[in-house]
Amino acid sequence: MDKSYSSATEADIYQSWEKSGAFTPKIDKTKKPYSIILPLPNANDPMHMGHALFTIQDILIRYHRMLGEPTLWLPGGDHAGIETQFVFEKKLQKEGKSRFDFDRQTLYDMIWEFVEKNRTLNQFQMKKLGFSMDWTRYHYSLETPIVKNVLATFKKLYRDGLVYRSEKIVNYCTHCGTAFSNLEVDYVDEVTNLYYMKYGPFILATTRPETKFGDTAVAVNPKDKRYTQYVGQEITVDGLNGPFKVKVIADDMVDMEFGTGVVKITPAHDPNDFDAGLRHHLEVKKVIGFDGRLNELAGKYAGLTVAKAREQVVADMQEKGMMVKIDSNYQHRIGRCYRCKHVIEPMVAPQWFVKMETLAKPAIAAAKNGDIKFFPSRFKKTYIDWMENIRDWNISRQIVWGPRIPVWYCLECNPRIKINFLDKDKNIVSGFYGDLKDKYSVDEIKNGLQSMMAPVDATFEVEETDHCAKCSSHALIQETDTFDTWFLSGQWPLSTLGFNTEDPSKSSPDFAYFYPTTVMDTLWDILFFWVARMTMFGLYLTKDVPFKTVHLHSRVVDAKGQKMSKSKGNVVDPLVMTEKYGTDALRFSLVYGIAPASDFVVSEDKIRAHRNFVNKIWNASRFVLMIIDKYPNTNISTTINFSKLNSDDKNILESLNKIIASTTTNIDKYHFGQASENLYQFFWHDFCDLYIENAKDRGEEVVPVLLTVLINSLKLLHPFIPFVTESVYQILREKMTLTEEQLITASWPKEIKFK
RNA sequence: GAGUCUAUAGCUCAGUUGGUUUAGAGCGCUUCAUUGACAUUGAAGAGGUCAGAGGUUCAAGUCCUCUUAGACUCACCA
Repeated sequence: MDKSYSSATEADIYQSWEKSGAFTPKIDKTKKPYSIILPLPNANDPMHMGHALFTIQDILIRYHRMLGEPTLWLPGGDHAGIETQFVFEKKLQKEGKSRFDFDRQTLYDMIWEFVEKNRTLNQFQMKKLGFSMDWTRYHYSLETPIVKNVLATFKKLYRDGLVYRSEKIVNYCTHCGTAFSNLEVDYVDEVTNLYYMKYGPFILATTRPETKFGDTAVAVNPKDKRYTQYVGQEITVDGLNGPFKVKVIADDMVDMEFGTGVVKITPAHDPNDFDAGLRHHLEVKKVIGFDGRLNELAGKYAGLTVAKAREQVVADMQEKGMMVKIDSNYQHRIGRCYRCKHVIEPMVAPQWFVKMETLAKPAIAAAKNGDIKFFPSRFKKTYIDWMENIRDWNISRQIVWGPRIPVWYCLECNPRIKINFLDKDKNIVSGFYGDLKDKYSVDEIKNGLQSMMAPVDATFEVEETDHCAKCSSHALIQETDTFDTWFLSGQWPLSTLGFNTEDPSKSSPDFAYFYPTTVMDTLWDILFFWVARMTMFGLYLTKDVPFKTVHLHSRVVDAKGQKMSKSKGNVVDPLVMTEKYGTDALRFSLVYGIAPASDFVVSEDKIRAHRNFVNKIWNASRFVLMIIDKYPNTNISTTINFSKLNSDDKNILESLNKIIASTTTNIDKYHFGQASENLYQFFWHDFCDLYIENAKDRGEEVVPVLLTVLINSLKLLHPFIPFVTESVYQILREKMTLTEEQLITASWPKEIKFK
């Protein structure tokens, strides 16, 4: 044995585990299975500390495998819709291109290839960290059967009346070119101007003077005596494009204390105003286009971006004496795109929604009655609160990277469908089908198709056919909106285990055996995005929860307590750390002394300290082997003669029994921090510093106790630091008879009776 | 506006249902040791009125209330 432990053999050890079939459980109906579905990483993402924290799952998996349970850890990769398209578009930008240079199919194919290159890298990195996943059951979110099943779910939701298309106000990012759900908007406190402007007989305060062209009312509080006389009347306002008329409405939404107690109502570009518009039957007048520029209704401001238009409008109003004052220190919250950080523009657009109330009900009940348990338990409240206030989910995204919504429109029946496509000369053409049909063939449109938008009342079919049921036309076109990524990943436990939405009786044996899975371990930041959606889909489709326990783990932050991100440049790369200190050292650092679901810092110091621990294990083992070699005639075994134990032996065996018991309960209770600390203390101090030191003065009678403690320690440590423990175990096997071939499948230690 | 969490040695943090810990670890610091498992070592040590105040209890870092400081989540305030 070398003088110190080298991590160079890790890859070989991993291979021998994989080859032996240890990662692949056999379905055994006499035994209760243990299963974890891996929170599928973005297939395009190189590994970061978040992935390294899957160590927690590996600990659970290895522990339960050693308990003899059929144990499944199912890995996967996510196409990660907007995330990936965003990264790809950045790459295009560097090459001087944009998404508008390609038809959607070409763009899709390019992204597909881009992801394929990185997908294997991601798997390789998981193996590097020693994760004992069943690679024979690996799934990628865009595999045909998985997509097929997801589409079947959409159709079922539609048939059950839980999917609808509606023109509501949605969160639209003009930079990404798509709408988002409420969860994808980050609200940021910002200081902006609050403009007080003349508005007919009023003065009113607004942050958005440029949307004035879309105003269709002005509102006051019904209790506000200052303005009672105007309510119900039509007033004339001097606009920059000439005078216009709006109605004065009374609505409780208006805060009398704020500004002047008068609000302009722009239903097309503000969520509150949109709702007010519904209450008062106001016209929705869109003045901002999906390109983020004002349209023709803005008169001479048409074509300007929102920011530019605001500047110009304010300047012009000041010149004309319409601006009363500007409060430049107004703090409020602005919605920004979680991806690109541009300001989210509330827009009215037809989108696909899922009705959530029906789906949320059983998911709330499952949390309340304990069908799903939360660890730490405080997340139960967070989860239930969110579910109880849930709003309908916008599942449509105007991007190409992802499965298209399985809905077909007949162009002949719906001539007002707006289409954007590249003609055969690669020029962008856009307009209503009815206006373009004489110039372009349906095939030319389909081949160059970039996107389409059907009016909200368009007719459609949810089954693909080659002709329209009404008019028999073959001019059918599939919805270009794709699914929100979470619509797919929300069904991940079902898809990967082979659940069949169309005919549940045809689901695979894996599904029957491993569903519901045992634990879902993930970071709390996707509790709503993912965990909540999986629960709802699981219950909706199978009447059963997808997992019995939700374990939320900690988040790794940098030394300043900030979230690690590439843009901040504060990322500690787990792979660099494994190269430097070995995988075991990194893994141990990720669980040693951490509290559940709180931020924690992983410093290089900490990893170095645990590299020393790993080395300590190596050298203690080396010493034990030296002792064995010292007594060549001794029968090398772990059989202890209990009548000949001295007090040292009894003490260490008693400590061993204690650590076996505490490690077992600590893992059962998800107290990984405590478990690892105790193991560290036991091995280094109780075993090495005390027992081994004293054993140096004793004879060959120490051999059985030394071996017993060492082998049991290796087993207890194996889930945490699999490589060094397996490595030592294999060396021991060369010296003595050990019936269990590998530590990974060896049995979990039990109390040793010696009294 | 609603909710959640955190505050323990110089630094980073453990301390699970209140009582064998006179409060622990790693890193750092001080002194000494060590040519045979390991300097990626061993022994000894310095360092904390467990944010502050009050309360419950035979007993509180651990439970309750308030105060202070900080972090986060959710929510449509023009």
